[in-house]
Amino acid sequence: MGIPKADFFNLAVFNSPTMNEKFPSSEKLKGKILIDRLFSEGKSIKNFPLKLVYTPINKTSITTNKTGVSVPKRNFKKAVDRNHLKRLIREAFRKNKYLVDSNLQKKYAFMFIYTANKKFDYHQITASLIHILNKLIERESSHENSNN
RNA sequence: AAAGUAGGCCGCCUUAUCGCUGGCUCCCGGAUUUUAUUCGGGAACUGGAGGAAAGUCCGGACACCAUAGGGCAGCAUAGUGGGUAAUGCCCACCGGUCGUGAGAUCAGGACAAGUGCAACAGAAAGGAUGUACAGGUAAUGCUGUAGUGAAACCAGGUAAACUCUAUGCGGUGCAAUGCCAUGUAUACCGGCAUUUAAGGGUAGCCCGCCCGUUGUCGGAGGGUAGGCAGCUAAAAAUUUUUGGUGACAAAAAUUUCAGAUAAAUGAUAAGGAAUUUUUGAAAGAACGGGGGAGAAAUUUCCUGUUGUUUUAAGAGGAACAGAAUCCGGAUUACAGGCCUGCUUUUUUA
Repeated sequence: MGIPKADFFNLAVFNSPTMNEKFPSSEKLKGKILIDRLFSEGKSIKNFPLKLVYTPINKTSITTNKTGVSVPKRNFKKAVDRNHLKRLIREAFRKNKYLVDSNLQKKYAFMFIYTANKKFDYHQITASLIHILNKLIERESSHENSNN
């Protein structure tokens, strides 16, 4: 029975201000202008089955990262499958977004795209997502330092 | 008991942790000098996908459009009666067809008018024209029989053939529509006056209808990207009673049950249950083989096969599928399970 242990661990997480696992609507990527800009000038990182498109937000009014998720309709015809995969990706990002929050100063717009055409489970998606985030941090932190 | 037939119901659960979203209460911070309002954040409590939410096939509610008028055309429906907000839906009855039966199924109005169609066979399929035999007449397909065919000179069949009859149908859809903020500057809208003509508009066509030029007064429009309302308390749900063969209706009591918008209702871990399957053990049953006892009936021991029950362990372990203005239906998809009525066959009494 690992329940009491997990209980203790999660309580600690909950009290720590750096390990925020919430994903409120202010951190969701919305609005046509920003999304169009993201796709026209964003850079991308691929790691099967995910692809991340990102771009820095150079606007002082936005104080959080903006994150969206997409599963193309041509790969998954049924709405149930698309919804489920989007939930899995969102969940994986929610659990691991501390990597971005604690390592990057600038605010970014992210879009995760599911590029495979068959389903993977939560653990595989998480692994892929963490890999992508580490790559992103590696790339962007050097950028930020040289610019400053 | 088996096979079948009709209908109804359910369509995973529990715990822990982390999240999303609506409501409500409270707390903290900012703005408006204060009350109060508003913005941001947090906490507690409490709602949060389906029987088909699906495809978008019918019928409505609701909203806007003035060509919402008429005629023609077009489309849909088609026994009789009833139910309903309404229907192409549902119910009852009648009739045809299929089935031993329970039941299933039906584009089930009209050949009256006009037009068309009818394979093969047959001399001939609607214009007429025959053959053989018999009868009859002044004479003749004038009469009968034979022969082909579903139908043969009298006519008939066919409308999932045009057609006719009856009934119904304006169009576009919540991206409707209204408001707010932003913001451009006469390209828009409305009223009044003036002008009376070229031209333009259209839901297939025609009739008809609408617009138009200039001035003036009034209003903020269009486009772009947002927000709020519309937006979920209703042809509502549950239970009971009454009426009705039934669809359904009425009454009473109780309840409030999703409202997201790059789109919430989830993720992880552990466990449980339905059901399937494999292996082992035990019990008793049927059938077979061998040995012993006995004159025999029979009995006992060992063993093989089959299926049943109990138990232990393992594997596997949920289908179809995600609200988007809202209802009523039908359609299609669906693992597994439960219940009820009836029919046929067999067995027992």
